[in-house]
Amino acid sequence: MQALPVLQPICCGPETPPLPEEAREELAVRFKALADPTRVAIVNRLAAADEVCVCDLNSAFALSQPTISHHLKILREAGLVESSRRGTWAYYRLVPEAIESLRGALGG
Amino acid sequence: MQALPVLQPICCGPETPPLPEEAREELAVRFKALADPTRVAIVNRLAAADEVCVCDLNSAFALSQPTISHHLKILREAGLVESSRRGTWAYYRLVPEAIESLRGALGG
DNA sequence: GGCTTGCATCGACGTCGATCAATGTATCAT
DNA sequence: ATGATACATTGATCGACGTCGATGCAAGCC
Repeated sequence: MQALPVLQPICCGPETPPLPEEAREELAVRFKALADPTRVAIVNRLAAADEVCVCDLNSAFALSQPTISHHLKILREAGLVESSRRGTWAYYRLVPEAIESLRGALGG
Repeated sequence: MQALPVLQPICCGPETPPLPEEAREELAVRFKALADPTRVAIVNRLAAADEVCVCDLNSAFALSQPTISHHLKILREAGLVESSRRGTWAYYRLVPEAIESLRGALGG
């Protein structure tokens, strides 16, 4: 995905072409992934370390393990994080390009 | 509001202080305001012009007038846009600082 | 083999959100 | 005043979302 010019489009004529339907959905999905306090906190934790074990997240939040797993799935499907299993444990990390894409959409 | 360091916090020690509950809520509310395709498109239109009349938005989307008004209310309460009435018409514009705050939270 | 641990998935429940028709409230024109 | 226009608010409907307990499924240990 490319960074989409939601704000500060290159040109500001009186009849700017409307944002295509597909682009609206795409951006909404990603913003929606950050539209929950728990997921914001998870992303914050992931930003503070290169990799975080799910077990750490489970103990860091006062939520059930399935709930954390649910939030991670949403972040995964939005492309904001990715995971890899090593042995019994699963490790999650941010996808910097996805974050950068959102940043770019907010006025690059 | 200050830009909150969700990503790339200044320091990345093994025990980074968790994002305070209040900050999570604050950010989630603002991201939630962008978590809908219609609102993304509205913000995009507002970014393309200094001011936009509600009547323009009503005719630009295939949605009822109350629905547009609803979306504008959500954006207003999130602090992303502000409005002013001149005569019969209401004009909406972006609040650049709010957008910048989100941008900052995504890795300033 | 059995047993435990770490994580994902499923099913259910309550709440929230998007949408519309109907109504309310100004403002302007006649 | 009467009517028309522009926008906001209300009430209702229906689907989406956050949460949990229960279950499934691997991997590691006895």
